[in-house]
Amino acid sequence: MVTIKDVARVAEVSISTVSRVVRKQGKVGDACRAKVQKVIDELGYRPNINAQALVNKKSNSLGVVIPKVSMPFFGTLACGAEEAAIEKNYRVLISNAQGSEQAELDAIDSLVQHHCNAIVFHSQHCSDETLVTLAEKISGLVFINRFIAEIPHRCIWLDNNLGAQKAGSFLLEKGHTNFAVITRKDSNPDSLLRLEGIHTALNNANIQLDNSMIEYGATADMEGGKEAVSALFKKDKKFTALLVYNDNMAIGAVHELNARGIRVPEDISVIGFDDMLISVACIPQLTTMHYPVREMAQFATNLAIELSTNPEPNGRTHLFMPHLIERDSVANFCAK
Amino acid sequence: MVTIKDVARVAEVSISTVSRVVRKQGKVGDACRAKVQKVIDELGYRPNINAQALVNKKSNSLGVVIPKVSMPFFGTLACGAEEAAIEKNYRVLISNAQGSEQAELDAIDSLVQHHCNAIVFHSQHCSDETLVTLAEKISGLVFINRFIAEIPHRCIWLDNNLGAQKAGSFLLEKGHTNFAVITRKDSNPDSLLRLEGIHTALNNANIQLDNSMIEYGATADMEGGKEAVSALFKKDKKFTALLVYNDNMAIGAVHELNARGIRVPEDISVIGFDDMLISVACIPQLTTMHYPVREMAQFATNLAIELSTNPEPNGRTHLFMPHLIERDSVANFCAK
DNA sequence: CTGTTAGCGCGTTCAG
DNA sequence: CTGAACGCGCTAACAG
Repeated sequence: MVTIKDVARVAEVSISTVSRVVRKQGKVGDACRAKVQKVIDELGYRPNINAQALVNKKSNSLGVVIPKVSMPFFGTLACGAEEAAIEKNYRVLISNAQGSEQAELDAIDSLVQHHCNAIVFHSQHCSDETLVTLAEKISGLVFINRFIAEIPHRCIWLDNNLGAQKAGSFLLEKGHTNFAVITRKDSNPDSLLRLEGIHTALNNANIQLDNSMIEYGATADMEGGKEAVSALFKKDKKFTALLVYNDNMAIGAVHELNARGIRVPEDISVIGFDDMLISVACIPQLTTMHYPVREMAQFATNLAIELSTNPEPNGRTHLFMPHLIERDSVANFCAK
Repeated sequence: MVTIKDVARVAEVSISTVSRVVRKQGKVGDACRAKVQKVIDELGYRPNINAQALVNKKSNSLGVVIPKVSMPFFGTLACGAEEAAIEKNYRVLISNAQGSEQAELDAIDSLVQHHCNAIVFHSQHCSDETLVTLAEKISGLVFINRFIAEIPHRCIWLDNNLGAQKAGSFLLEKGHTNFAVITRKDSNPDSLLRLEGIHTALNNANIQLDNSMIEYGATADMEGGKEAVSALFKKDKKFTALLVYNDNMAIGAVHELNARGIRVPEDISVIGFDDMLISVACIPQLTTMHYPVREMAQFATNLAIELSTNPEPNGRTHLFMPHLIERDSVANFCAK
């Protein structure tokens, strides 16, 4: 590995001069600069980032802590972060942390040890208090898909309530009046908010959503969706429109409906949430609420970097809006 | 940030002693060790990784260069790498590099600059020669989903040919005799190998695959699949079994078939390749060849780390086998 | 405009 | 068994 010393020696200048031309700052004579640049190119010199980080006390690297990159939602999140990071000449360090608060904390810890000045964190297991404490210690730490009232300017989140309202309204517009809802059993903030949104939309239309019309899947995946549909039918519930917590569950629901000889959307309309890639694989393709993760991750990245260098706590929060993607799983209600 | 100096001062020992207890090597008196450890815990001291990297000339970080983390295949790859890396106490640096050789080279370059000693590289645009040159310069560089004859021990790849053969044989066993094939237009090594495998399987059964039964999609995604099916029908081709380059295209094909009122698998059986998550979202769920990316990425990671510390060029290559996942898109052939 | 010096945090001799 | 001193590659004062 060729170092700054090597180029200084070959170019017959001091290392500070080399440093100046590398960082393109400070005054260097044109002839001298050209000479040094030439040697740099010839030798293929690249500054050692670790050494730079050491002296600068910052590493120009962004940490991303997510449950699992292999899940498309988080993969997209990571991708958005990477895109924004590259723009700012930052590198991306990915840390999967799943299952426990400790795992998440360890991931953050290791990132801090790397002197990541900016971190985008998607927490699933930390309490608000823990996160607030963390935020105090790490100025470039930002939370995505989460809202914490104490530190709103550190949060990039989605209006889940509004999204669910929009979904409900859409179904209403399509003439539906008999609704069922599928959500996840382990009520996380998102699912609660989405449920609220649905209630709001239906209440506005003077429609009651009986609790018996809400069914829960043990897991927020296809299995959970299937399971919940089965439960609904076991209770012999009738409905023409089904609002589902997310696309995975929605697709599971469509599968189960299909297996029971029920056509989507002719017999029952289904609407999902997230707009993951998978939702176009289903037949019919899923009508769903688009979750702009990529854009949110980009925003979060820029914010984290900004905050890491200039921790001015403006009180503003960063709220994104989901919007409807109309595909083929919702039809107009028509009485038989 | 608390440094080694701080703990040395507080513990009233020298920094070398602290260093010894941190790295758990060298002789330190029990009492002294306990005292130092106590201070470390109290102060929450963590060694500065950048400083360590600087002096050790290695950073214990693994670079992963892939086209795009948001694509499930690569997300899974990254995830496998992360899992293996964490085991070895390595951090993972992700670099998306898509579209051109230059982008890929830049990504590698930046990783080298970070003194990543181990790199897992999924190249799409570099020639074998370029990669061989790179491999010479970087001892911990390993190629995934690629075979290069000159450096077989650096390659972790899949037997695409065999996979396609298995797919063909399976369809044959199911009684099919009329085949069509959909592949990607930009013939990459994978697609060529898979095509070969199909030919082999069919030839073994004394079945000719006319070139007119092979159709190409411009892109290796759902669109490409739809497009290819349309082309096949435009040529008025008859077949009962369809072998598709990958799952995305296969799902596109199923969609197009459906749109034309053709049932899968009753009228036409479809088989994919890769076994991505998406393949279970489709109705019917896709029968496909499983591509063990995650395991391969884990293996690649271990290999890269091993090679980076001990570059002994054993001539062995690292070949993985795909296997059949039987789901619902293939049925027995039955004459009407 | 350019070179010299000091030091970032840590690991590694080498004396003691 | 422990500590002092040096240097990793680089940047940031400070001189000249």
